[in-house]
Amino acid sequence: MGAGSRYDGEVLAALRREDRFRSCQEVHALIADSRGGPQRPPSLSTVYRTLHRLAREGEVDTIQSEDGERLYRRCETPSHHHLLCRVCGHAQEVPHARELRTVLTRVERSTGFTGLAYSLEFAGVCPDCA
Amino acid sequence: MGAGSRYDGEVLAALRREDRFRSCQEVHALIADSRGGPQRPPSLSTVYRTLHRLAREGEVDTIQSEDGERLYRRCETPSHHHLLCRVCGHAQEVPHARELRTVLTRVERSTGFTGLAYSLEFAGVCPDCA
DNA sequence: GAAGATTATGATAACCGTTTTCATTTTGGC
DNA sequence: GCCAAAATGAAAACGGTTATCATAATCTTC
Repeated sequence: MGAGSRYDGEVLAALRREDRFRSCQEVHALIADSRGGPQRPPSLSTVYRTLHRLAREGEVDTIQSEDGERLYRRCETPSHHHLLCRVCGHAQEVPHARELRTVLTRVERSTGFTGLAYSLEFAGVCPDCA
Repeated sequence: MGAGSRYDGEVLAALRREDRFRSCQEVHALIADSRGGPQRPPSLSTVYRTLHRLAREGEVDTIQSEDGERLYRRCETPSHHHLLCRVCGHAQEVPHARELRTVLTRVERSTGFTGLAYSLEFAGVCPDCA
């Protein structure tokens, strides 16, 4: 095959390990940690390249953190509604998705914009951290 | 007073000149352009500092562009719903704001999260550019 | 209005996440 | 095994942002 990386599996596994957005460097560190023995982890460059490609292929979602880092998360659903905890970083899907979608579709129709995409990000403190 | 800049007015005027998000460097260039004579524009550092402070004070909204730039816009309403044209960069408020707010508030209540803030960004091609 | 303290400014360097470069290694086809 | 094509690693380059620090402007108090 043409466009694969030896490390796709490990990168996706690292992202799946916990339900939150991770920076590329976090992913790199996670992979390094999960290798006990003498195995060498992929280089940082490779992790950057792999995440970049996975994002382009739609396998992972990306958002920009407030300080300009790009964060990645395994893409579970085509919708892009996330609820982030500012303290622990936990990310979950936003409930009421259908209701939201209804309103958002209505917005799309009434604006005349085409090729519309939206991203909705919530940030707060989750019950566990409060 | 303690926390003012000589250039607040010019920075805000530059942001008001068109209804779109602008990078700090764009703002800097706009100010420089709007000065015909021998007047020296503020330095880039000062524009960075001024925008940073205005954002902290809630005078301007900020978003992160896809390639990691921080973009600023005059804050017209406390809500953060924007509709961006990918071609011309025009930004407008999203209609159906009240409906949206209702759903979003419902989301807040049912998640148990506290200190919730959200940002909703639409991107598409506006009728003029289509 | 002058003297001294405080704050803002400008030029430049430092920072840091990301991307590019390129030599080397690995992979795939024959 | 041999050759072409693709992936990898290490380090340099990049670009937006922030920190540093000397200088200039502003404010306070007399």
